[in-house]
Amino acid sequence: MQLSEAKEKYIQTWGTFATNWGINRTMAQVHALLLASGKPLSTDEVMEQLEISRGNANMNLRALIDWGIVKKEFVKGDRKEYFVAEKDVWYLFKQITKERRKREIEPVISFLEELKNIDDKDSEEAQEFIKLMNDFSSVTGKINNIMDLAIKSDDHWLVGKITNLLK
Amino acid sequence: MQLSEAKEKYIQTWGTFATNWGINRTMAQVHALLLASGKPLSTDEVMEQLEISRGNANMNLRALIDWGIVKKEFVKGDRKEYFVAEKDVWYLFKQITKERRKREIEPVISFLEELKNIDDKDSEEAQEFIKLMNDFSSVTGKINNIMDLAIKSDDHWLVGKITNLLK
DNA sequence: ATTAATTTTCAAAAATTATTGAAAATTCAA
DNA sequence: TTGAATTTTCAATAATTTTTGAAAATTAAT
Repeated sequence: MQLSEAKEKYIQTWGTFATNWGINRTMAQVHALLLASGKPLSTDEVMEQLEISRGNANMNLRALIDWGIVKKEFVKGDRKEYFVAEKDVWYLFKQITKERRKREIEPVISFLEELKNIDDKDSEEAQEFIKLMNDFSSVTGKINNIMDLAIKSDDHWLVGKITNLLK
Repeated sequence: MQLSEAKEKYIQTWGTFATNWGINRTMAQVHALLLASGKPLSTDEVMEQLEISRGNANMNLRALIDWGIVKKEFVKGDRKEYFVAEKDVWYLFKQITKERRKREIEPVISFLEELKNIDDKDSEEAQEFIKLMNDFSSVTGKINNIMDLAIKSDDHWLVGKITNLLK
């Protein structure tokens, strides 16, 4: 396989993969393109290489910056903005986990807490429902802890430890 | 808040939450309904309570069974099929993790491996790309291990171990 | 200040994904 | 078997999400 072909496939497949996880296909492709290029790209280069419109390129580049996994970079003598992707894959995983937790998981946890405030807490049916909410809170809280550990751990500390547990 | 209101909100919110993660909204709602009901429901009851069509109810119930988190149950003297959701929330998490790993993560790992077969492996550019793929493989593999541990661990073994690591 | 380059916005259009509903297939009791 | 009850399928339709592209806003050089 040619390198160019491999890069192309990587970008396409990564985009498809992302949609399984509720992430916009183009956003993932822009990110993959920046990673595979290994150098800063301008909006025009992103547009050209992925064959997408200016608006689309702009929106997704902003979104990636908002997620904290892409940064602006200035090229001297050029007025255009250039973009680079964070290359540390473990950092990428941590950053995405952190953002998704903050944006999507934490609101659900607090919402589930609210749902426990039911009028007649004593009926058997209410008790069962409250138990269900508690079970969710408990498991979600534990998952949250694991994610927190992964995020806060420097380098690959946690993964190393866990890998050791397997032996 | 009334119990019925709490249940209603739970079902709606869970559906919205699911769409963030690439899971069909109705599928999540059907599941939440079964959990909140605490008793087996027939297709007709699901249709009625969620105000969805027969086809939709049927497809999503099948999908839930396919994911291993809902089971058929027979009610004596009734020819209809009834459905119950697994109530152990930790088991639910394990089962969903297991399925997603099998369906979505493992294919990506093997795809990344393939991409390393580039013609001129020695060029600097190719080296960089191969390194990127290796980094992905490494991190994805480690995530996979963590998930594997979570799945295989009985009860909350993993969580206990990890909590201990913190001390 | 003027203006050309660049970025951002957002309503309309396109693409994708989910849902319906009725026909076909299946199941099971008599 | 027959046929009524139930489940499944899937083409058509609806809902949702993404993308476009051109106008508006911003930026920076002259």
